[in-house]
Amino acid sequence: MRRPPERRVVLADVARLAGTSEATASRALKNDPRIGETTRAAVRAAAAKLGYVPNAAARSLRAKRTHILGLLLDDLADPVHGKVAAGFEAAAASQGHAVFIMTGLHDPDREQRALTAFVEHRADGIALASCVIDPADVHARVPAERVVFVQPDYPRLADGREPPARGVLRSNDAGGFAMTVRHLVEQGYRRLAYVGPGSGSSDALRRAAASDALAGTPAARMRFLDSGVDGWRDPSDVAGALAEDPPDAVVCYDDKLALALLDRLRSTRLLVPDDLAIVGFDGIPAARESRPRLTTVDVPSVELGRRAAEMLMIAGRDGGRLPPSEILPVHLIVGESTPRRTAGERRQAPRVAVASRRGAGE
Amino acid sequence: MRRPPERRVVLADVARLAGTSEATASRALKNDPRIGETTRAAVRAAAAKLGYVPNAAARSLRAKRTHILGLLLDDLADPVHGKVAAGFEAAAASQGHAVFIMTGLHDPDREQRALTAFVEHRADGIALASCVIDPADVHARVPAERVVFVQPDYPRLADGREPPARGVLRSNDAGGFAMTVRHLVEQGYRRLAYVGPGSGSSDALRRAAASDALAGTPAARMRFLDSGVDGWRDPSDVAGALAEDPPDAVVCYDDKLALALLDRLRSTRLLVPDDLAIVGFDGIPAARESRPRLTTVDVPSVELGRRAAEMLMIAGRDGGRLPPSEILPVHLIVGESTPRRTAGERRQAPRVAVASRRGAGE
DNA sequence: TTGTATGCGTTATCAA
DNA sequence: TTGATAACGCATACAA
Repeated sequence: MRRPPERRVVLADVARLAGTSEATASRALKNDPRIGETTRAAVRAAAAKLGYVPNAAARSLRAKRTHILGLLLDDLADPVHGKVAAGFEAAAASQGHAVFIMTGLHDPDREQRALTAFVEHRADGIALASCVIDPADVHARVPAERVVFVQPDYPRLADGREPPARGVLRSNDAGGFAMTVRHLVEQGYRRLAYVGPGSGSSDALRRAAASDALAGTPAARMRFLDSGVDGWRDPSDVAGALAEDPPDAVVCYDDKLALALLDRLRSTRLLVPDDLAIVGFDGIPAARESRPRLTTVDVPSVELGRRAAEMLMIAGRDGGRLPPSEILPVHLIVGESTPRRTAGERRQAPRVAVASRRGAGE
Repeated sequence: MRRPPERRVVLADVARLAGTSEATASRALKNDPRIGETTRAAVRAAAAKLGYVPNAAARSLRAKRTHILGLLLDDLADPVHGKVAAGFEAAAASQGHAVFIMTGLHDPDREQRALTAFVEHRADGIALASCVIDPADVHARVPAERVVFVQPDYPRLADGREPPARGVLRSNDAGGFAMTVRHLVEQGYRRLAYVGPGSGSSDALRRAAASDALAGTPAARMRFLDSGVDGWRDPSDVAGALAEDPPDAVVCYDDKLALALLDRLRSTRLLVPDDLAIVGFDGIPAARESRPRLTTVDVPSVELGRRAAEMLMIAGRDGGRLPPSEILPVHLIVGESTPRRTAGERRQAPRVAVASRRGAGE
């Protein structure tokens, strides 16, 4: 087994072995067209023989470009964020860029530290996905041309400003929620409920979108339930509230919550979808395997990541500028959890014996 | 909104404003004990006022330490790998290390390129999780003291060598599979089947472990079915094969496959768990929400990632050495998919009408 | 087509 | 306790 070289071999070593100057060796290795064919071959041979690996730090220091992209996201263990990361990494790697990934975990201080790390390493571009940090705080530390926000709920709805023309990448979450609500209405559901964490700008956006979509249907009503931020871990309370006064259909903040709720509802007298239709959001794989299959909205997470990296790399080229902000389309996936429903179809008597609100089915 | 400084602020600027030399400024900023209190305060004030952010490339170049850790894994979109990444990142960040993440996607060339990137950036340590690259190839390019393999199937079983005393981090997958098989036997199952991709060293290890665990139970039998590498996307063929000649229980390569199979089996006359028990592996969240809840093995993925980063950071301290290799324990999680079974309990007549082998339930 | 010389921003060595 | 100076490894302006 060949060992890695003890003392790191540097360009000077390559140049010496090839019998050229450092400058020539440097040029030869990056295929500068004005280097002779024989010289180039000699340099390449020397580099290969010595196992030369250029030092990125030195290169960056001199060239003022690092070919490093930073990605700050909320949680790598979350499948949706993981897909964003996967798309980002794939796009970056395909163009020879390295990727720093840090997680914010919903903690503004952590996000600030991540930003510091990116700036220290002089990342050519930075993407922030689902971050809680204020965009203004980011722009105070990083030139706007080097940052992309991957954030459907950008900016906070509260301040009413339009998002900037560049540097924002969104999926059409509002449109997606409107689609699910319209779908429910078309399928015959009228008494709807929205269940979400109850806080966070993303929840606010989804809640508003769902609500707005009902504006044209006077007969329809929507009420709102809070699951809490960690509600998807144990939505017993929500399941209980639903069981006490069941709507016709539930619109969930995301698939994670919808699937947990679906599971929890098995402990109540409510049968999905017969008594209660349910829709999720995100299109995670588990939604395709649940029973009943979940009606949901497919969000192009990989694509969001990929596009973010591409935007940053375009802006990173010299003279390059950040492309215009984009909104990527989402797609309704109709599953089995929202069947067509005609008035009065609802079961009058539960098929399943009443179960305790907690614990059954454990 | 404060703008980021136009010309990057460098140490010399800070020193000038603070009225000291660069050397003093440098020392003051890193809390060198021999710098006077007043000087230090002046330097810190100047740095803060100018918004100084040290240049990591310059620092690394000089200090010969980057505080960068590289993580090469198979696929960020996969929840198991995502958890490894999350643990790795959290541990690294907690000690001020930045993390490069690259994905190999089962492609040896890609893995080589990732390795190159890590070496170019002079990562202080490199973790390889579930990679297909030959460890010898890695050690030829990177000193062994800087690499950790996170790989339960290290080394390839075929060559029979013991894994090295340092630099390998494993979960006890073999033990986990033995646990599931023993559990099945204890629950009364005798005719078992293993379903796995049919290739890859990880599959070989799990298959062998499952098989070995049956050695002490002469009455029990195990047969082996191949789902193909992408079998979890559509395990129709496996489901069909199982329906034709059903075993009592199926041991799946992982949860992803088990859940997909569980879903597919709904289109057959086989009822889980009445006709067929099923166990998975990994302990992904969806396994806790499936119907029936999946019996599986919880693998400490986050912990694996965390520990890998810690090992590398320990080895990275000067004079530091890589801690001994470790095997992290796994835990059996008994769900509803493997109920106790007494001989002859099996249903004689299918409750559900025969469905076509494909397509039903779409 | 190639070589020489300089500087990127920081830290470490030595001297004061 | 502080300052001057020399690297670190590479890329480029300029000269040849």
